[in-house]
Amino acid sequence: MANIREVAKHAGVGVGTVSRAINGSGYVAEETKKRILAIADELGYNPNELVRSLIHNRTGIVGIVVPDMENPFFSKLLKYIEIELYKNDYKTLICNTIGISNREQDFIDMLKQNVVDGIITSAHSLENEAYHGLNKPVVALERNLGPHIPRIHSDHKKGGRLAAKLLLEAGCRNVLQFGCSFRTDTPDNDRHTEFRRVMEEHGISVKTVEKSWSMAEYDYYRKVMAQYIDIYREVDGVFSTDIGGLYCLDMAAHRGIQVPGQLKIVGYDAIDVTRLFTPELTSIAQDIRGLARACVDTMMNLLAGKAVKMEQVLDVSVQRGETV
Amino acid sequence: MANIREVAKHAGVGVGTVSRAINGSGYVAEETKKRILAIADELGYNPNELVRSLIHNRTGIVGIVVPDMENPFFSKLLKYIEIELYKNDYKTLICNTIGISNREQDFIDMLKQNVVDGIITSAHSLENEAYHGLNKPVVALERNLGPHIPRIHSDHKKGGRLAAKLLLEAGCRNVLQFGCSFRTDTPDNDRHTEFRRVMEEHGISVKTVEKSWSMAEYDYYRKVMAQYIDIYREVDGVFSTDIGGLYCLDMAAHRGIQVPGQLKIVGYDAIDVTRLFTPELTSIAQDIRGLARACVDTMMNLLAGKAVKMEQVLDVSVQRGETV
DNA sequence: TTGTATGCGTTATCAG
DNA sequence: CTGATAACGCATACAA
Repeated sequence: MANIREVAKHAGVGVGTVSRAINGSGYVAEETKKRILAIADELGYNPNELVRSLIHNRTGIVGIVVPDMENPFFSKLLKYIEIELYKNDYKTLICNTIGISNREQDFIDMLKQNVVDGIITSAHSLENEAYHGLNKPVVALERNLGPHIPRIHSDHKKGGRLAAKLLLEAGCRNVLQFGCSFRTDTPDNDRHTEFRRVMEEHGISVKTVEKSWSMAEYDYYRKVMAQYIDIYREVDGVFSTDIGGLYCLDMAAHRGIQVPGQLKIVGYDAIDVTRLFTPELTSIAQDIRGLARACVDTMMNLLAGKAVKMEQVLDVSVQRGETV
Repeated sequence: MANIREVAKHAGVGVGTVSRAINGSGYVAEETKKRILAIADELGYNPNELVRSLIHNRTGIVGIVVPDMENPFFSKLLKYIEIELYKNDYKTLICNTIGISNREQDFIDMLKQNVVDGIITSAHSLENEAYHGLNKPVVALERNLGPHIPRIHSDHKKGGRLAAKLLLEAGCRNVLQFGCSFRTDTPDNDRHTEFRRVMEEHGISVKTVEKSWSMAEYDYYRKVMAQYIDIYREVDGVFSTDIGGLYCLDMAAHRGIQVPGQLKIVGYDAIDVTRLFTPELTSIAQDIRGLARACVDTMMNLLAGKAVKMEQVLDVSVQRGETV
């Protein structure tokens, strides 16, 4: 690997001239420039980006922390964040926190050690304190990291309200809702409190169950879903993540329960595959591209030292399906 | 941000001593070590990893290139590659090539410029020549980059054979297969040639259609699928990617075509969600975790300068479903 | 056991 | 327009 000094030697000039020729910065005679570029090409010279990063104190890498990128919601989010970062000339370093305890702390350390210029995080494995004092760009996605860190999330309160409205108008009297990790105080839990509030306001009883949904542990969750439906026999409406909703749909199909006739289902996230089911799953859609864009825009502003909004709330909408 | 010099000054020692104390390398009195560590902590000192990377010529980052990480197959692959890399103390930089022409070249450049230590690539956007001469670790996943670059892929020939066998034994006489991008010479296309070979060996006619399947462009693909089934009315068996198979299942449901009674479907990849459909999709499963492990193991060996197998073929298997 | 000097590959500054 | 040289922050060999 040839370095700048060798190019300079071969071209019979100083390293400074080579640097300017390569970067197109500062003065350099057209003649010499051409010669330098030719020699650099001939020698297969490639500037060491590591050094540039060191000098400019910027690697051009942003770290993204997600709980599980296999989850369709996060894989889509990741995709669009990567695209947006690329548009801004930044690269994307990823981190899956699920199952491994201090991955998130590792990423924070990388921020301190100048490996990444900033972090966008949507994981919940660490206490907020880990982010304190850290005077570097951090964006919280669907998470609250304290007053000094900008947060971006969907309007889950509206999401819960929309779901409640759908089931109310469909005439449900006994509903069951599945939620994930109520312990952590995250924006997306708002949908469940709001859902319950609206339902109870109309005199409808709501059973709430905490359950995480993964597609992979198929047999386990299938059994779990069947059990809940056995326990709450009178249930005529379900509100859950899409995956939970799909498990529910599956269970109904196997038991001959009519959907939406006897049982109505509203999912959350409106992941693409929900539209391939028959009946199509009715679901509350988040604006994933909008979230990605907001995260990256905010990160860019932080990196540029500009002021940013401390909270951005994105709209949600109903994906009309056939399960309500 | 305090640097090593400041720590040295505050501790009243030389920078070398601080370095040894922090890294636990070389001699340093227990007494001074304790003092240095305390002061480093107090000053919030963090070694600049960029400099270490520069000195050791190793960033500890591996780049992964995939066509579309929103595709469940790739999102799962990405997840397990990230986990395996983490176990080996490496970080994961990602790159989505779909829709953007020179993303892949960008990554190759990053390899030349010492941003990443190696690349695992499963994209098909560039000619093999781009990887020639490049004397750095590259692993080709489901792709052939020439004789000097190790390649890892599933046994797609067996995959095609298994699919053919399923449809043959189910009594299909007119089958349709959907494939992706036959232009590029990639291992996964073997399944279609082998499928056709086996079917024709048994006197069954095979229609082959080239179509890329994405979940997102729902309405478009739904229409396309309906058109093909209209054109090939006599079709009683379909072999496709899972997504294509699910579109087909959806179409059948809407037209009242019995599956597997009138139409049999075999998918490919056995993505998790296929099990949530009723009927469950019969599909050929790849060993995604095995692929991830093989890629990372091979990458680690390349990075360590060890010899590696130039070709690794992983087994595939039938995921029994209800569509055949 | 410790401190100093040199090098890693660039960019930026400043005389020339 | 060009070339030396100081930084960037750390690790390491070597001298003390």
